[in-house]
Amino acid sequence: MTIQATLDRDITPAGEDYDLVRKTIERISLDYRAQPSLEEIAADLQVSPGRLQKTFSRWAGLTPKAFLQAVTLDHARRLLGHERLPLLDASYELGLSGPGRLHDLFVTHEAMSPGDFKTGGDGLEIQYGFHPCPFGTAVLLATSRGLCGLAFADPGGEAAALEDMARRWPGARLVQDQQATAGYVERIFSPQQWRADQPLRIVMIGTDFQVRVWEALLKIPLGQASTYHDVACAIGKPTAARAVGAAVGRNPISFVVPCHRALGKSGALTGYHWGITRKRAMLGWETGCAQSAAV
DNA sequence: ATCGGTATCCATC
DNA sequence: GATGGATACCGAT
Repeated sequence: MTIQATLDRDITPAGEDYDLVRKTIERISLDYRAQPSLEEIAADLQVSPGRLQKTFSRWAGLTPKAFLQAVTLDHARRLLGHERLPLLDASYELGLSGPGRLHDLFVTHEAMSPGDFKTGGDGLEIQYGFHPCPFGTAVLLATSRGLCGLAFADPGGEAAALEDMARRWPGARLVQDQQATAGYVERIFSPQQWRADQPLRIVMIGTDFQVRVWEALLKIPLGQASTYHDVACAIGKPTAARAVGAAVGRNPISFVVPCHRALGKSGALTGYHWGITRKRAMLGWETGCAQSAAV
């Protein structure tokens, strides 16, 4: 079956709403400089302002107007405010995303070096699937041990995104299995389902340095951001900001390992493998999560 | 505020 | 050892 056929066939609960939210996020993230009004956006998407407002708020946890605010450069700078404490806090030694933050996506991970992967994972089977999510089409890859890859695709770019991922594990056997990956998407993009007692299992395959960087990213709380420089400090290599940037860019499980929470020191969103617009959208979306969690 | 050039460091190949 | 960044910094607009 072709990828397109899969996408056409794939049904998710509230699929239409998902699409509406995705398009709204995209429109605002792309056009935030022009400060589009609710009415304008609603007209573009051919829905009533009321419906847009309601649907969007339910998913994103904040109104389109608030999201627009949450997406500005100014806001990104503000996210940098409290990053030092959590990164340097010894209670995060376990490498978990941390106790006591019930509203964060809770993750346990195991790491595999490329060497381990080659011997231990020879002929490893990776299941993959495509699913709509607020940031476009998500491509998920999982082994029996847990999630090992998450990528994003624009419409039409699904095959390329999968290919981009597949290159990382040339030896593995890839099998499409929508059912196997469907459960992951639902959990990952529905904050209501984040539970500390049922951690999401992920497998990080990378060099020692990369894994240390990715672990550091996992310690940045939802709704906050850190800088490449500070991540470098957190792993004990204060001068390695640039190398950190390179490692962040290789993160195979985007969003779950929150590489979008790493910014330049100025607060600029310096880069993102899946597009700066997506990075901006994720930070805005998370701001909404953080706000509703605080209530 | 933004832009561009430069210094420098480190992980990779 | 060579290479090249999802950097940081500084100075000019």
